[in-house]
Formats: sequence, structure tokens, C-alpha cells
Amino acid sequence: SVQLEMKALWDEFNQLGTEMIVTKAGRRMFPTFQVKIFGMDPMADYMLLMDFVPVDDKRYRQVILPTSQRLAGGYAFHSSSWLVAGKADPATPGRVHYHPDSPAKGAQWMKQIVSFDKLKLTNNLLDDNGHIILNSMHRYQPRFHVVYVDPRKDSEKYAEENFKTFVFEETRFTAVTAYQNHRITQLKIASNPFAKGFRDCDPEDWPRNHRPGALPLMSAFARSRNPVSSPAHQ
Amino acid sequence: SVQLEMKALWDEFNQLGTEMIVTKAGRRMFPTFQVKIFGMDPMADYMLLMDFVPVDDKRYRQVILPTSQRLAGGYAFHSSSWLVAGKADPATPGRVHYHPDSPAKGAQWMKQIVSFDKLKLTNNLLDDNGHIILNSMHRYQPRFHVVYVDPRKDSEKYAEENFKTFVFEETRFTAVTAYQNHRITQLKIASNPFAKGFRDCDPEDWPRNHRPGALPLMSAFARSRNPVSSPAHQ
DNA sequence: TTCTTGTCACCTAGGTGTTAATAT
DNA sequence: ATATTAACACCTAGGTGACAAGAA
Repeated sequence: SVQLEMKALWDEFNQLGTEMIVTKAGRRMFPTFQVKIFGMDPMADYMLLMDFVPVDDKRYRQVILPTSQRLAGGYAFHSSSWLVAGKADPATPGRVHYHPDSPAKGAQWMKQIVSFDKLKLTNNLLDDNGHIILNSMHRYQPRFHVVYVDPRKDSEKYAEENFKTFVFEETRFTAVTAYQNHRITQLKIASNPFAKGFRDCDPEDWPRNHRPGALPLMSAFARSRNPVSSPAHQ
Repeated sequence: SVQLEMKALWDEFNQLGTEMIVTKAGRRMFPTFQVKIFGMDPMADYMLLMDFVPVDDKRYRQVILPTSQRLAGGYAFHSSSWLVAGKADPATPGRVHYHPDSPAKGAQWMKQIVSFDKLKLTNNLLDDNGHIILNSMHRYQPRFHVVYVDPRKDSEKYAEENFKTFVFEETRFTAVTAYQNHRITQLKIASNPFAKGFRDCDPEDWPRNHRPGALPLMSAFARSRNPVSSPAHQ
């Protein structure tokens, strides 16, 4: 069995509609897909891998307010809702990402959290860095696969029974080249250590954010400027 | 067969008497031990590992000039020669370092340079980070081992014929907690990118250092202050 | 109008020798 | 007297969203 790590964080993103940036060079996911694994044969070899399947066959586009409803001379923050823009673009090459420690013994996989932090998403159809290729403005479901390395000579025959797939619906996301929902942006800034430079913390919030058992997630979000009443960043 | 990478750099260090820093937390080697491998069975599994054996059973100490020969009020740079200080200290636990990609197919090992840049040296006898434990002020010979993963059930019986050891004498070094030979320090600063902060380059040396085929090694060394005529760093 | 790209300042994470203080 | 330790400034390497410019 498999347990998703940071489930609370995934839930928080999922509630807003998770977005993941895709770039030509490849961008990591945040949150990172991490799992705890139970019930493997400690002595057997396993391969761990991920792939991404379309959630539907739709293309999305952002909702923009009519000009009359925008602030004069101001900046319209992206909305939080999506419109269906038509049928999905042609499917991207269905690549998979093997966890770099594969293959390894069950004991090795189970003794610590398995993290897919080397996995990168790209929108470059011609990518030759082995990254996962996705269509921007489409929704995807990450999947996690455990493959038992069968020592038998004719192992191909048993392929069907030698792997198990795990799907966590809370890890669904929309691939984007730029964030569409400002709340997603704020939650990323609040929770991703590499985005710390964009936090505008009140210093006195720090002890509160760091008390044990509390997730330091929504602090920046809660303090974020009101999208309606404030002008663009200067 | 195995070919040592950066042999010219290793030779340059070896000529001066290579020193490697050991710390409690563990310190990487510089130069890094890297090899190109030829003639493996592309489909077979191999483990790659390193260990370190004492070159002799001696303990060394640095040579210090008598007080009368030092600069008045000045700082005596360490000499470049070593004195035998007695018999070796008790041997350290004979640990080995498996290359983290082990095991892997021959094809995988051969298609690129194999780098042991995760290997760290420590002088902490109680280290529990899996680092290589060495005695400071002792000389060591790194060794590189290739182990064929025998698929036969009774593979233990063939252990003797299933591995091959490679020794490059130019990679010998003295373990130290602080550099003894100032020329070694200068060559490290000149050749290790992480020590760039200690270079005092004339800016016009840059193009010369970067012309193709030339190693940018000795530039800082050649320009280093004369140990006899200059005072300590301020 | 909507989406994508490239550059940037600002971070995390961790590898350097230096230095002063401490240990032996 | 000699060797070791720990804190430090200064790097490499690379992950962030912001922003302006470009593309469709």
C-alpha cells in the first residue's frame, strides 16, 4: 500500500484548482509527489515510476472580465475559474519517469519517503532531456506505478500481475505556462521554500508560522493583497 | 579497462604531494576520482566501489623552521616536506564507498564518465554517515573495484573471479585537517571552482586561462605571493 | 486578446579555504 | 609546539515567481 505525503498541502492546492508550470527547459512539480510505501518484499527488486494521463479531452482557457468591469488603468488579476475552450490538442508523447534509484530492493524503498523531486514537466514536444511532456491548458492526473522485477526467465508473461498502480485524485492539476489563479500563486509562494523571495511576511508572523504541528502555508495567502481593490505590482 | 579522468591534474598535485582535507562532517576529495570504463558486458550488472589503503605504516608531521629562521613578527608558511613522526596510529574501520548508481548495467556505466563526487572523507572514528574514515597525517592509496553481479545461485563461490581492482598511484594523498603545503593550497584554489572566492586573478588573465586545450590550473599558483617575502594574510 | 518565452532578482542547498579559538 | 575544530565569507549550482516582450 502507498501513502501520499503532504496530503494536507495537496488538498489545499486541489481545493483551489492546482496549477503546475511547464517550461521549455522543464519545471519541477510543487508540491513534489512523495509517498511512503508499505508491504513490499524487502528482498525483492522493484522499479518505481510515474506517468500522467489526461483527466478529460478538453482544452481550457482563462476567464477574463469584460473591459467595463476592470479597474481603470489597473491590472485585472486572473480569475479562479476556467472555461472549456474546445477539444483537447493532440496527445503528447506518453513518457514515463523512472525514479532514479530504480531498481532497488523493497527494504530500500520502504525505509524512507520516496520523493520524485527530479521529475520535470515540459511543454516542448521535441524535448530530449527525458522530461514529461504535457499540453499547456490541459488537465492531468499523475499516476504512480510499482513494478516487481520478476527474476523468472519468462518474466514477460507475468507482466500483467507484476505491477500495481496508485492514483491520488488530489494531485490532479492543470498544466500552464503562467499561473492563472492568483490564489494558487500565493499558496505556492507561501509554501515553496524556493519562492521565499516573494513573501512579504510581517516579521511577527514568523513564530506563529513555525509552531510545531502548524503548516506555514496560508500565512502569505491570508495577507495577500485584495485582487479587486489593489493596483498591479510596481 | 579503466582510464583515470583529469590525469594531468592528478599528476600536478601528486608532484607536490597531494593532501586531502578530512573533517568531522566529511569532506569531498579534490580532484574528484573519476574514470572512464571500457570492455564491460553491456547487459550485465556491476557494482562499482572505492576503498582506501594505507601506503605505509608511518605517521607524518610537518617540518617547522626553528624560531631563529622565521621572519620577525611574521608568519611561517608551512614547508613542503614531511618528517616521519613514528608508527601509524591504529587502523581506521576499513569502509568502502559504493557508487550510488550501483548496481547498474555495463552499458550504463560505460556511456559516460563515472564520478565519485559523493564520496566524503572524515576523521571521525564514530562517523555514522557512511563516510570513509581515515587517520589524519597518514598517507593513503585510493583503490577502485568493479564487481560483476553474478546471476548464478551459488555466486558466492565465484567471488574471487568476479571482481577486478584498479590502482592509480598518482591519486595517493596525505590526509590532513589543515593544508601543510602552501603550494597544494594554491593549486586547489586555482583548480577547484568552489574555491574561486580565494583567487586573486588579474582580470586580463581570464582569456588566457580559457583558451581551448589549456588547463586553467597554475595561473593563480604562478601568481601566488612568495611565501618567504610576504607577511600573513590580513 | 490570449498565451508563451526569456531574463531577472532572490532564494535554497551545499562545497571552498581562512581564521581564531581550542585541544592535545 | 602542533593539530583540530567551528564559524565565516564567498563561491557553484540550480529552483522560484515577476515582468516585459513576443507569438499566435
